[in-house]
Amino acid sequence: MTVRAESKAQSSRGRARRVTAARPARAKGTARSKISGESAPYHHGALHAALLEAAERLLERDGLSGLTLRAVAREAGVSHAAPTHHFGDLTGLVSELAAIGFRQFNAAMAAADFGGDTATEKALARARAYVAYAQAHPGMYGLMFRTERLDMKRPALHEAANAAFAGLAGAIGAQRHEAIETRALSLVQAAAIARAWSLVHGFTMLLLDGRLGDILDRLPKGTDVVTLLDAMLTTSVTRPS
Amino acid sequence: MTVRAESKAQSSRGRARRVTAARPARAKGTARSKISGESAPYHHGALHAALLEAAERLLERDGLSGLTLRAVAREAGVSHAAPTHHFGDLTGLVSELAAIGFRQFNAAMAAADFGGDTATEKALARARAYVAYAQAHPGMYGLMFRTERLDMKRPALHEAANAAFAGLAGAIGAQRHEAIETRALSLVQAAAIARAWSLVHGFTMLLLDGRLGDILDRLPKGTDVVTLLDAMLTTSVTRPS
DNA sequence: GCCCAAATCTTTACGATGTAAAGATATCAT
DNA sequence: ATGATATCTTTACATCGTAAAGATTTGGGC
Repeated sequence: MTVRAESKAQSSRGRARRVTAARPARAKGTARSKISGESAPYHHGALHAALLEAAERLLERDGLSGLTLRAVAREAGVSHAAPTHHFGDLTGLVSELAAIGFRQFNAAMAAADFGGDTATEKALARARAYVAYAQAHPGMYGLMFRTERLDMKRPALHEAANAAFAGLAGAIGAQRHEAIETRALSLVQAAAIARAWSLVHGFTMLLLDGRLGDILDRLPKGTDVVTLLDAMLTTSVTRPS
Repeated sequence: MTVRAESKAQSSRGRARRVTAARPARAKGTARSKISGESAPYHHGALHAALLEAAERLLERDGLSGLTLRAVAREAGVSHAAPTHHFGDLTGLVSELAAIGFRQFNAAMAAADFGGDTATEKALARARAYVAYAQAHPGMYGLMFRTERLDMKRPALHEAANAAFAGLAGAIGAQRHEAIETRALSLVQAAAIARAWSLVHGFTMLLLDGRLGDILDRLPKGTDVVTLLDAMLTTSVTRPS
């Protein structure tokens, strides 16, 4: 295992100009896979998955601007062009990563479905889980709704995002005590879905963008985000006049 | 006026290597200011404003990824490093542009305040104006809430964004028949602000990201976005059970 | 076991970008 | 008028995405 440096040295023949720059010998093994003892089948074996893990790590550590093809390759310890072969281009990698995000999100929401007794409590539990996922994976959540960087035609992403939408629609239907067929919607149903989604997505985006800080700072000291979320969702909505 | 090419030729002395590339003579005057007859004080005179106009044009035409320092310089017909002097770096230009967006937005919202008779109608009118601004200036709206690309410490941006928030809080206060002092908020007040903002911001973001298309397509053919918005805001909110 | 085709990974190369630094030019206070 | 300053251009460099070609490993057919 790790016959890496050798094959490296061997392959370096031919045009040996421009060596003045003296590269740092290609810092290797910076982030070897956790299972470093698994006989490392070479060709790295599972680069596809390793690149996606590296990408998620980078996204959450350095933000969206730190998520570059070359940085991902560095983090995974491969050449800068390796990701291209697995994802085509940056949009491909980013879309695949967003699909993973939607699957994580769907799993979190499914787990939250055992969250309350009454319909209202269930809805609250789902909303809390929604915001909690975004707070735990802000980079991922931001990516999932940054359409200009995604290729929604990718099957993995398309399916995962659709599953998320179906989960939302189903939850709204359950709360309204009616099955929602996703083919056709009444205006009232559509309004209910749009309201729930807009509320929790808008809250989340404002929170992640730091825009809710202005509000939280003006509340009785130390008021939690969840408290504000609960109050937003439970307080009587329309004109108290 | 337009002594440009001359001074250009004069200045080109000294190191005349690398001429093999044969640049296209620096396509000038591609986008001369509308007031081309105003004696063109040269030094371009009002580059700061011209760059911002070029930036807005580029943003709405080519999207956020097309908004680069060099593209803005090209669009304004100046050298690629000219914007640096006026805005420091890309974040500076983008932040200044977002400030303009907030001012446009604030103006649109102020105009909408004469929109209805009852408090509910006024709220609806404001929400419609909110979404309408975002639809008319999707690039700008996206920029205004893309915090990772903004420098919120810039006074122009900070003030314009704060004014927008103050407008929102004031509108909520008016609707609740109470003055909201922006210093301290009760949980109920904060919840009301967060609810209104989250609803309309979330709706707008989902709309701009194309996520609402799935819903609109399943509604009776040709249902308008405004119809969905109105239904979302007016239909009784909590559990119809 | 061996050999060739395909898949995987690396090198090299190119254009575009952000940004810094230095040079050139216009404006302005004095 | 002149010198300081603001404005704009040139030049340079590191980084990025991506394409193309080379090198290496894998896997199937014999």
